[in-house]
Amino acid sequence: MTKSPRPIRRSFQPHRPGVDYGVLDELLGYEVRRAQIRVTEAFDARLGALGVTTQRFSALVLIAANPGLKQTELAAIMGIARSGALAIVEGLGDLVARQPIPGDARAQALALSAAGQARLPAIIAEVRAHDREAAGDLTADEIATLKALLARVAP
Amino acid sequence: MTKSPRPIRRSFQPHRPGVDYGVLDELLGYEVRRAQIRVTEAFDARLGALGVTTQRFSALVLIAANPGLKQTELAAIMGIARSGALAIVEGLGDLVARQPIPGDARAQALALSAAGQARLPAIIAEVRAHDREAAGDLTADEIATLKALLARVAP
DNA sequence: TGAGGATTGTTATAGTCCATAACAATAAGC
DNA sequence: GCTTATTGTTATGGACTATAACAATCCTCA
Repeated sequence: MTKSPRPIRRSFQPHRPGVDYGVLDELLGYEVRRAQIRVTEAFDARLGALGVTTQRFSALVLIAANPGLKQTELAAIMGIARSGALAIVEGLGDLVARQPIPGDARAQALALSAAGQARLPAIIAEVRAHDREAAGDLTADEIATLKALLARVAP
Repeated sequence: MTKSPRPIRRSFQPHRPGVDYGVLDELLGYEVRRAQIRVTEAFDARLGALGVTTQRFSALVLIAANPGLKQTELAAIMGIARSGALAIVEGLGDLVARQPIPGDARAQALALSAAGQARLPAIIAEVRAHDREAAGDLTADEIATLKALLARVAP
């Protein structure tokens, strides 16, 4: 959690009065994109001060849930290049520890450090709070429906 | 449509067997993000060869639907800086024409050029085809539900 | 009317994110 | 044992977007 994340976009307004959005308003992909921007903005607004970005959070949770993960595996799971995984892990600072793997001097096992284990619950709580707020006034059923439908998009 | 767009991410797999995604699987925001990545990948795969990116397409449609738009207004609508709007408009090459506005020598009116008007229908058709494919096996009702729910996310 | 401030397009600069390519060290296959 | 593959790492570059500054132009209003 060392380097500073990207600046927060604040100006995105989905619908500006008097503007004709043409075919954009009919596209599912555009609606997904708009929602994603709003959610990410809210995430950054709430967690940016902690130095937590969506990518860092994903890496942190994946490392916590899969101790012993190698950097290359983390990259594959997150769909990024190995060099990118390195940067993210380094960005997590002392929350993550790298330990040698017996029998393979090349690789290192990623795991949460003591500091990481101590801080993760609070970070998860904050992300959960963000996610609840991002769900707005949707009911639990509507959230479940939305997630199920999203999972079927662009399969 | 001059410069080349960003490279296409192909490796993102939402769920890798044997991997524990921890709390990520419970978060609406993560599901939105995954869907958006998949949709954008599909968009780039189909329209990248034409030099069309999501941002360029948005700008193109907005200019077509709102002739006389100024660059600053386009930037405001798209939620980006003026310098970014300039880059996007330049990226559209000869599809967009800038004409002087009578009574304001500073600003320029954006509008589709003849080439832009000629090419836009085919581009829109391709984007519509992409969007239909991105909707996967969702029914028309399900798509409508999904769009309505997405619009209520992170209000 | 005229001076100060706001707006427009543009350029310069920088930062973030992500990719590819190369490298040495190490492991694995035949 | 020799070739090939893998791992972490570094270097480099591109795409995108932001801020800051600038000249030209427009607007406000005393």
